[in-house]
Amino acid sequence: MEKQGRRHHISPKLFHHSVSDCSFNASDDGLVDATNNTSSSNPSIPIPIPIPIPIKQLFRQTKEIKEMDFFSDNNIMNDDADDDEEPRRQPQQDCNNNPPAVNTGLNLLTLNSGISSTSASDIHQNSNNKLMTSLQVELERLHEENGELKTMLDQMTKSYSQLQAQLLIAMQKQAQNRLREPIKCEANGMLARQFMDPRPSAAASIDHVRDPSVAYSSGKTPADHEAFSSFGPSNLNIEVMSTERDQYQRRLQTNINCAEEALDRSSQCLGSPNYTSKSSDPNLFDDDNDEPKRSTDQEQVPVADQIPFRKARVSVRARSEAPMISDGCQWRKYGQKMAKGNPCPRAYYRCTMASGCPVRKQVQRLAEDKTILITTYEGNHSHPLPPAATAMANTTSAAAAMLLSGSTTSKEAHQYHHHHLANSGFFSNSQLPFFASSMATLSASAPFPTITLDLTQSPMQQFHRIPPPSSSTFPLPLHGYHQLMGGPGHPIPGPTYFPPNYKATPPPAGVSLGGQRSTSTHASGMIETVSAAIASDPNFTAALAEAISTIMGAPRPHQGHQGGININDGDIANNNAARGLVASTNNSPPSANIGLPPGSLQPGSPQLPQSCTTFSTN
DNA sequence: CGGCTTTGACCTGCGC
DNA sequence: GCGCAGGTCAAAGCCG
Repeated sequence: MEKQGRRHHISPKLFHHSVSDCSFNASDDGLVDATNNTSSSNPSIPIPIPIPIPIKQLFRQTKEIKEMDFFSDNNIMNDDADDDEEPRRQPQQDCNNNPPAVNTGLNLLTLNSGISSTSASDIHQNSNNKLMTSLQVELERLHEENGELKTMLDQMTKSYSQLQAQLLIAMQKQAQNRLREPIKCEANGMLARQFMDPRPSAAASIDHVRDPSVAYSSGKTPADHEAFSSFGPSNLNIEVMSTERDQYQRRLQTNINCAEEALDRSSQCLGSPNYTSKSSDPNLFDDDNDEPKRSTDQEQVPVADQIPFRKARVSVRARSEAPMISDGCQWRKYGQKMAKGNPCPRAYYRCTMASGCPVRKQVQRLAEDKTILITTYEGNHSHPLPPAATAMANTTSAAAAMLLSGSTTSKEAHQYHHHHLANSGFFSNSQLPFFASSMATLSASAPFPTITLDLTQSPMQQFHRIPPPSSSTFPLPLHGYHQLMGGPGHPIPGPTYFPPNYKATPPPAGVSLGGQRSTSTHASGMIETVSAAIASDPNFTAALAEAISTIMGAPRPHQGHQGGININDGDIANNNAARGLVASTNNSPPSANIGLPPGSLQPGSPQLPQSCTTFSTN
């Protein structure tokens, strides 16, 4: 199905060209038949989609098609198996034999008509045969070339996977080393998490699942800071007992894909019941963990389940007169509340595209500017999404991934993040030079880590944008969001921008991220780097980018500046969010489709994993 | 009649 | 312990 769909997606243009060209050049029946033959054979031809077709090649295709129709009969006879290759290769024939090809074409036309009239000369046939032979040779050559390219792609994919695995292992080891210290320091044997977990429930002591969001919101005491800092980046997403870390690491090493799955799954887990403020909603956790993580269950729980359940939110600010931005999903309003300090009510929506879908969103207008609609997404779709919805989902997913990775400064999170996003297709178009993003801010004061994507301001406005003083925010580069919102036709062609004067509002007292991180005595390596950067430099993004660069072991996309704040197009219409679009980043791994589940949906490519379709919540 | 919206009640967490 | 605020539930009403 997909293949055919893809094939139709690609070939119809060619076919269309060929038809029009043929019909235009000659109304000959033979030509039309040849074209039809070509088209009919196309649907059965599998096309290797991942390999982008160069524009030149496309040109050659269209150019060739005229003559491809010419030889369509022969082509069909000679090569039925490679329909997708046909159009590309035939053009080359033309290119190679172009000057004579014109005559050849005429001759062929004559020949075609002559065939019916049985007046074709042997000379023409011989020349045609020669041409066909050369064409076949050329086709074979192109086949081989294509095969080599595929092989290269596969190798790159494998290499990337291997590197990723190695990186994860290395980071895991590093994390393990760091974990020992903090745990040892806790004489009572309690996890650092317990210190920061305000919940009175004893489950907190049992919980092996970190609750960073709680730390974010409630880590106000020095102990909490310390505890939170002990959850340094190296701790990754895994806050497990020391006895379980090895096991986790083993599992991690065993199957690197589990890492991604973990992120995916964790993203689907809106939060453990003992972690979220609300557990009364059965639907919310139906597909996730219905039970709080306990030590007894821990060992049996898959790696994915051990990932901390962190409730992340992605807030999108957009100007819209409509009561709700169209993000491609179906929503059902289940509540409305008057929020304090805002005359506009806050509406609560639940995704109704599938029963049990945990995704919810809140819609509220900004009190200061009622034309601005604030849509806050929460949760992860448990069902396939239409392309339009996937666009927004990918955006929020990317934002959340960035949020989580940034807020936790987790190496794995970064790793997962990059890999995840790459696989999601959100960042998959590595060939695109654009590195678009929107202004994104992270809120540390919110009950849940929230990333805000502000699409209401023009690039220049955002350039000098000042974060809302009421919230603890810092600039966060969000790749691709801009393109999602603006569409492929509105990418930011130039380098990304970083507001020189941009200054993130320091976190409020008691929620000082920098203080938390800097006080960590266990942080080292990247953690220290990031922590120090955070503490000393409000430009967290710069530090984050640096850390990511270090982690990834590869030069991070320059983004045109250090710290890379990308400015989105202020002309982006709110509803454009629903236009599925591909964002790009230089960060995209060579194999953007690594581990891409079949059900995934990518703008312009296969569907993303469901877990990728919306923002992640660990 | 089914689906959706409205709206008051209820639950929970948090601050004082 | 109490009050507040956020979030959710569920009954009632509306609409196509």
